[in-house]
Parts: sequence; C-alpha cells; structure tokens
Amino acid sequence: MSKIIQKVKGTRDFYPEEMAQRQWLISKLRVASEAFGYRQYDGPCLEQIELYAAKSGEELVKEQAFVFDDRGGDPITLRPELTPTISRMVASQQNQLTFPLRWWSFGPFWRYERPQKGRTREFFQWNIDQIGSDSVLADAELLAVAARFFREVGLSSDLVQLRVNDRELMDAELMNLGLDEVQKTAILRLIDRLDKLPIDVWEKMVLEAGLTETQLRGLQGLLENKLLWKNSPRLVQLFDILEDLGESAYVSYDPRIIRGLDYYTGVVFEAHDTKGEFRAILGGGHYADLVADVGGKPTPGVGFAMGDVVIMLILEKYGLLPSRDMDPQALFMTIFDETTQAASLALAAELRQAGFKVLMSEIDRLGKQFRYADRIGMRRVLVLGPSEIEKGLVVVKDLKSGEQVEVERQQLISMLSA
RNA sequence: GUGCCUGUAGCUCAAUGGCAGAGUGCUUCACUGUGGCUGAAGAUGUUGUGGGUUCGACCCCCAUCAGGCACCCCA
Repeated sequence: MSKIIQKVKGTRDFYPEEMAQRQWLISKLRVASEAFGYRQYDGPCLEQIELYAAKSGEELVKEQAFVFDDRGGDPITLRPELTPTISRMVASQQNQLTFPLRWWSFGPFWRYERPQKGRTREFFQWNIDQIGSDSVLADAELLAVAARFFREVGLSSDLVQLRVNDRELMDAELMNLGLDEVQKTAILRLIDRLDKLPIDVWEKMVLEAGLTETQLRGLQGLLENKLLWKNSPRLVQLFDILEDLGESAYVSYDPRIIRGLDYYTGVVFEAHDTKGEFRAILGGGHYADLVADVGGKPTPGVGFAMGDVVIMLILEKYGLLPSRDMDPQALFMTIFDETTQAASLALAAELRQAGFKVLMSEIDRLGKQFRYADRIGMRRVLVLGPSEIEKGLVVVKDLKSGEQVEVERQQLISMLSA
C-alpha cells in the first residue's frame, strides 16, 4: 500500500462514531435554541476578504484567517467567524426583517492557529443571536438558552458556570479610580490576562500602564468584589430575570470577565468548567451595533458562540457522551446457509418495510455472524434456520442480556416493537 | 508567529549506542445451529519523514512533519 497522505494540520476525521456524537451535539443545541423560538440559518463558508475589511486590522483576520486566491485571482477567505456574515445578511434585508430576530447556526469555521488541546484549525461553532433588541430581557434569554443547553447535555451547574459581567459597569468603575481612556483600554486588556500572568508581573504591568499604587489597590479591590454587580442596574435586573426563569444556579457574577476588546458594549459572559481545567466553553455578550461595519441602521443585539472542541472534551471527561454503539433498535439478520437465504432476505425486507433498521450478514458459520454482530455493537440478532422455517418461528437473541426467545413469525413485528 | 515537551505494532507503552518487545486488540482453532468467558496457535513495524555522527542509531546531532504544554489570540 502506498503512503497514506496526512490530513491537513489541525483538521479532524469524523468516523461514524464521532459523526454520531456531532449529530447528537447538534440535536442538543437545536433543542435549546428552538425552545426559545430561535430559527436556524447559515451563510457561505467562503467569503470575499472585503467582508472582513472593517476588521482587517485585527489579528483574527490578519493573522488567523485562511486566505487564498481563486482562479480569477480574487482573494477568498474561509470564514473565521460568523459575525460579518450575519451582519451582511441583516443589513441587506433590514427593511424586510421583523425585529428582534432570533437566529441560530451551526457550521464549520477555520482559523490558522497553532493547534493544541481544545483548539483546532477547522472547528464547528454554534452561533446564536437575538438581533434588534437592546433589552436586558434579551441578555437574560441568551444566558437561559446556554443554561438550557447545559442541562440538556447533562452538565450540572456544579460542573459549569456562566460568568457574567457588564462592560459599562467596569468602564464606570475604572473611571471612578481616575483612569483616563488610554489607561482604561490597557487595564481592561490586563484584566483579561490576569489568570495568565504571575501576580507580581501583572502588578508591574498595571503600574507600567500609568496607574498609581493606590489605583492598583483599588483595581484589585474591584476584581475581588463579588458584589460589584450591585452597582450595575442592568446586572441587578439581569439576575432578577434569571431567577424568574429558574436559571440562576448556572449564572454567577465575575468582575474578571472582559471579553477582549471587540464590539461588546454591555453585558458580557463566558462559560467555563468550574474546575478551570479547560478553555472557555462559550463566550458572548451584548453589542450596540451589529451592522456598523457594513452600513445600515444601527442594530443592537446579544449573542454567543460555542465551539465544538472544548464542550466535547468536557462531555467526554464527565462521561456524558452518548453510547458509540449502534442504534439498539437495529436488527441483525443472519443467514444460515444457501437454502435459507431467500427466507432471510424476505424477512429482512418485511422488517425494513415495517420501519426497522436491518443489517444482513454474509453466509458463514453462525458463530462468525454473531461475533460480527457483537463487534459492531448490535443489540438484537435474528436467526432463521431450517428448523425455524419448518416450524414458522424466528429466533431473537438479545446480545446484551444473552437471552434468546423463539417467536411465531406472525408475532415477530409486534414482539420487536414492544 | 514565539518558547518548551513528545513521536516505537490498530491502541497504550517498554527497550538509555550492540538481535525491536509487552499488554491489549486482530486472525485462526478448540466450538460443523449462537457473540462475550477460557485455552492454544498465528500475523503485524521502512522505530513520523529526510539527512548526519558512529564499526554499529529507537537511542546522539540537524532539518522537516504531526501532536501536546505555555504564550499570542480565541470557540
């Protein structure tokens, strides 16, 4: 055999077992999204680089996007995120759409990064947004969607938490400390990096940003103040609403959530595993204007994105992924020998007609056929040999329990359906 | 893009410059109408790839590819 060509760095193969898990994940986030009335949409995976022009100074596009020329020489980008796409979609039909929009999406994205655990170059992402609403109800709703998703996959609030903050609150608090605009920007960035740096290094960098010792102490006080949210009317309302929605267990306040320096303006949030073992599961927040970069009427909204990689690692760690076995309802139809093949084929066809999934075997020793059925994770095996045909019976064996019963051919379908 | 660690059978890993191994999985048989358990036998490698040092390299050196960790950034 010739050498197997490697897959592209940072990509993954999805064998049937993994594909089944991906479909399962999609089914769960679909349930969470649709429970709140969100509708699925998608855009192209290929976009013109101009779509990202407004952000072209940012690292995401400049350093991390896959860009190549098409045959006509025009630069094409593999989408690294969905926001510019949805912005275009909203802006170009702004007068026909009824706001607020509740939209969700799941699809592939590409970023040219160094792969490591929880981060690949090709990944899938759940995006969900409520667009055209500036209400704190909308912010709370998105958090409730995320909480519903976690409950749906079996992650309790002991294992994952949605950590929330308010950019306006932080802005005001930093202003109170006497920071100017430049300092505020630098400090917001440093708050984001607090966990990554040794404390003495971090303090040094804060002072280098121009803060006094007093301001540093004040800043540290802010970051340890778990009750700081009480200074934000919006957060007070938010937590009230989440209480009413029955989701407050999943949500907590964290003054250290900043979410970089992107377009978020109000409430921001991230979900993490409570042990802090993994990267952020999802991140999002409130933005003042989705379509600012592409023209159109200012459109606020709130949304979040969740990658498939980290959530699957966490679900795997806690044993919450579904069984990789075949569908337990599927049937394995053995063929005893040449003389009974026709009867087995006919029975299989009849069962498929009745809605069952039926796999057929090759003619071989029954032991081999059972062994194969067992290896591929089949639960139920049917035997239709000469003696069964003679008596009008079918043998049904449950491979998990080892129990085996003889069933009247006429009763087979009702017995299997039970 | 920066720094560091790792790469040996399908999988998990041994072998510290001197004959490439184990467990598990796989194939066959015991078992010609029944998988799992047990027992026996068997197959499997350009030691990621390409160079170099050496009488001799899985082992040391260089490059390269891939994975992982910390940055950067972020899902």
